[in-house]
Amino acid sequence: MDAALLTIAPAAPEPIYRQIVEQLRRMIVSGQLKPGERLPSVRDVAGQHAINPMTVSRAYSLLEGESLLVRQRGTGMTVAATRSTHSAHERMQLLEPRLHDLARAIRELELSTPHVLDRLNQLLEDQDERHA
Amino acid sequence: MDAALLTIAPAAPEPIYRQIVEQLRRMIVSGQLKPGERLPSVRDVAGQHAINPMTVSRAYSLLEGESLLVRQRGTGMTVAATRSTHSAHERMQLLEPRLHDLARAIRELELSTPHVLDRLNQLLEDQDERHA
Amino acid sequence: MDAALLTIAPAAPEPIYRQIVEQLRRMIVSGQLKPGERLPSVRDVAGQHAINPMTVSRAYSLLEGESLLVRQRGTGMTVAATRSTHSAHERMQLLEPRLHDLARAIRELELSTPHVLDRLNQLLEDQDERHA
Amino acid sequence: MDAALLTIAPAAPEPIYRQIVEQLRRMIVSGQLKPGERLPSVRDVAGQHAINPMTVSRAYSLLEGESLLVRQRGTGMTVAATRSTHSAHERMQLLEPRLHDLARAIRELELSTPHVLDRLNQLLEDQDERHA
DNA sequence: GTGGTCTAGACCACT
DNA sequence: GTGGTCTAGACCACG
Repeated sequence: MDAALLTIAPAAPEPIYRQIVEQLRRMIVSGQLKPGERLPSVRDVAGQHAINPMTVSRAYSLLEGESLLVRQRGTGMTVAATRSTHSAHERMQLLEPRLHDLARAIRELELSTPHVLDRLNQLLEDQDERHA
Repeated sequence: MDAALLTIAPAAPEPIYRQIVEQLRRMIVSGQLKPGERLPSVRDVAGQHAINPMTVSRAYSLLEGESLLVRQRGTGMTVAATRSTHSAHERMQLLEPRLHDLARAIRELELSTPHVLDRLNQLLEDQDERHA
Repeated sequence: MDAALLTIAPAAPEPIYRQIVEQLRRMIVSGQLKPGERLPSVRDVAGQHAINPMTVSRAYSLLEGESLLVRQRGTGMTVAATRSTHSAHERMQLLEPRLHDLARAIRELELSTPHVLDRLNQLLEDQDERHA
Repeated sequence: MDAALLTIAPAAPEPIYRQIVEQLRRMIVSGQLKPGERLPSVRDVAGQHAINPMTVSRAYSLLEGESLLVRQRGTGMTVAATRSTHSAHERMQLLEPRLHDLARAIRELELSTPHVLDRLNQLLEDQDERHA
């Protein structure tokens, strides 16, 4: 069920190709997409989400440039074997800038620490239930 | 010491005018900037951060459009009196989209909940110390 | 005279965007394009060579991804300050794969070493005269 | 020992079928593969290098189209008798485009002529030793 | 079947 | 003015 692999928000401020890049990057470095695993074809993804194939292709190419995907000539893209799965520490690094910005926003809004932590915890539990 | 009022990162992905808008908005709705308080002039802000005055002006105009700032003839922009300070619940709403995106990213990265909450807590403490 | 900055061969097997990427990369790492120097605009390059602006933009974006160019918001692309100029040794590395392939081709063609070296030397002198 | 006849790099930018075409062409025009000599079967080559038989077949067909190979009914492909061995001058022509591109790249990288010629000379000596 | 390249043109975002 | 994004569609290259 590749149908649920990606979530695209066409109206979001973040460009579509980057939504794809970032979701795939996170799933690759966490090992949810395993080395050697084949990605859905450009045309499939484009068709499922009613977007232009070139937009998908652009995302794949960028990930190829990061050496997270490799092009298997004539047969599509697969997850790269080398250095694709990262340690928890490395994955945490990917989150650092967001956490810094968030901490700053929280203090500018004068919100209490437990209030925000509770809410975030709750959202994470919601996610876990949805995928359980 | 207006010098420290805003933090601008010209190379950040978020456009400069929006960095200004969002920082000011948060400080206004939380009451850190009080109704009637005068903002630094466009020229001052532009000079301090070496950015284009039009960029600052645009940010001020947007906040004026939200009725968070008012243009005082001859004396520059001041924080609006009406409805500028919000309840904790309203302020929390401003954070919701970020928290949703963050929760999603955390799960795609397969990071543990306590790990992330601890780190966020730590960043908030760092902020508090810096401003103490 | 930016007119002569790039040489595009639309009929070459190598895609246009990559011709641009590789020429610029070599000129940046060699210091012929200096840190901070502004590149001709996407529209200029596209107009001069009668190609689509998106093709040029794609090349610029790839170099931005390599951190060889930086986007100056609203004002165009400039050569990155950090690590743009490389040592002779590093530049030589960029040539190694080509030299290996070439050596292999020369031996498969059973050409004599001096014959080829002389010819290459001559072509380099021709280049030097053209730019003198 | 046909095993060493071809060197295939599946991940190289040059397509596999063209790697085969060019290596064989060079060995034919130089006389390393002699008129009448039988080539390994499509199936053999494909098996040895773990590539698609159609890819090998395509390469053989292209060389047949250049009249460098002939299809011998029932016995596979053999090197063509006519006009297969070329003069040194003709073989040099096959190298000209690469040498031009190389000269250009060398100058864009601002490398010194002797530096590059020495390195190329060294690579050629390495090749000679390997085949001695 | 796969992905890649390029175009023409629209529209947006930023300064 | 600058670059960015996306589309629709054509055509190519590869296996």
